[in-house]
Amino acid sequence: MANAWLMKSEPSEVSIDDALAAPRRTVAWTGVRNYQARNYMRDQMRIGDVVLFYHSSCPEPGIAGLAEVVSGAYPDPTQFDPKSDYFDPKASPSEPRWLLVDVRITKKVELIPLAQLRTYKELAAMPLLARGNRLSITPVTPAELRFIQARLMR
DNA sequence: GCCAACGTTGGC
DNA sequence: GCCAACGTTGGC
Repeated sequence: MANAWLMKSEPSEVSIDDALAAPRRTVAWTGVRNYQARNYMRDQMRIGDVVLFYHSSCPEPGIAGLAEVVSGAYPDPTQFDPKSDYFDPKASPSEPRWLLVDVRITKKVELIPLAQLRTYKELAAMPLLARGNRLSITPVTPAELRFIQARLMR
């Protein structure tokens, strides 16, 4: 049974249209610099898991599409690049600190705004909606995924 | 631009 | 190991 995840991306960095335009509609999910989010990718994500692609830190935050995990976790190359915003001087190729997975877009949808997500009691337990949540990767329960796919996506 | 909430850092 | 200070996230 595949798990499901909500993954935040700032559209000014990688929007769903950027991901759709990428080769094989696949992007490497660079830039995660939070241990809990890293551990989800390392320990719990599997190829085939469903991803809700979420736009954050933008004029219209919300779910922009569906995607799937298409690789296992592997070192995020940006941690080794001194010119990258995501450079981590404490990481080295022999001792990488940060991981990523490859994500392939399966479907772009009409944006489901954050404000709309907040209106459904079925989704009230989503970590995304919790006060003060900042985690960029959060689990989605099967019931939440079904609700979103059946009621909100077209 | 503001600011609440949170994670990380580093002095002790 | 504690915890205050600091930096970041992200909605508004």
